[in-house]
Amino acid sequence: MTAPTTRTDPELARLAASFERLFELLRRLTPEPMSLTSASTLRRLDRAGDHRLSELATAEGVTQPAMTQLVSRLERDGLVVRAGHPSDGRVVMVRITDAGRELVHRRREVRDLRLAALLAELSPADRAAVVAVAPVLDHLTELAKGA
Amino acid sequence: MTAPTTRTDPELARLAASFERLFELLRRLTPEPMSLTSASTLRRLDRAGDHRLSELATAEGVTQPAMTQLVSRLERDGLVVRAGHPSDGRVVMVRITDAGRELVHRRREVRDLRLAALLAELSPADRAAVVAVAPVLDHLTELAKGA
DNA sequence: TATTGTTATACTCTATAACTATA
DNA sequence: TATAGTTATAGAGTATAACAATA
Repeated sequence: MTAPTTRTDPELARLAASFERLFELLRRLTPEPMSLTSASTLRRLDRAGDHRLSELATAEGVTQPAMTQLVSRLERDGLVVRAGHPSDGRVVMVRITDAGRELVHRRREVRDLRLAALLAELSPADRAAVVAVAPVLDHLTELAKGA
Repeated sequence: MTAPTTRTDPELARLAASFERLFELLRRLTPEPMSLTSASTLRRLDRAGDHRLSELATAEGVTQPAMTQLVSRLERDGLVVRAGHPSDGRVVMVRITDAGRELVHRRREVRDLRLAALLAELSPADRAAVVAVAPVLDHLTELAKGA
């Protein structure tokens, strides 16, 4: 018998466990049940403008048929519209509507307010530490994209 | 026209956006696609032992029928077993199997290794800042439970 | 009668395979 | 022939309503 395969650094395991709990917290912090992909797609359209349907599928990591259905549901709910492409008849351009934008902004606002309420209960020093670590977390997520 | 309703502190919005991206990162960091509820349920059974089916439903925030089905799928896949209750014939106790435990541990190990690889690319100061913030994040998630 | 769990039904969300329309 | 998108089909995962078994 050999030692257990990979023994990860306990400091790392501690951080990973903290992240795991934070993950659960964030999962419950945003209101109005909506799939992660739906919410992410709407945010993308709000942030970066119109996209081809196939671009959305690739960006969100789902198949083209899955995105076809997602866009159909969003369109049925009045959150996006399908528009043709001027020079290529095969292409479907997806555009967010005013209602879609409002939904994105409202969800973000509620989430921010809830997070603010939690942060308000931390000590000033702890709050400062969390706020200060934001750029580092961004760096971490940027690194992950490259990997 | 009045000003936009609630204007949240930009520092807070920044942190919330960082958390949002971290959420996406963590979601993609763990291997073998498995629903958040399935993974969370298995982790709970691994960590805190046997549970009644109804306890699991409440703890995971899903309905009893949804948990009935989830447990059935986990049982079919050999990750949990249903056991009777010694003194109350209505109760179904759910127990994780060795295979279920192995799955939980393997997923955690892979996630830790991937996280370690990312952290290794940070500067020592940034890495220290992230590690140092772990207890504060735990405090934050504890506060959320009370709310 | 109340509690615990399951079954019935319906909808979202995802995948793979087959198809249509345009280039 | 290749590309963009849809339709067909199947399964996971969720809900509410109705039911069965036990307390």
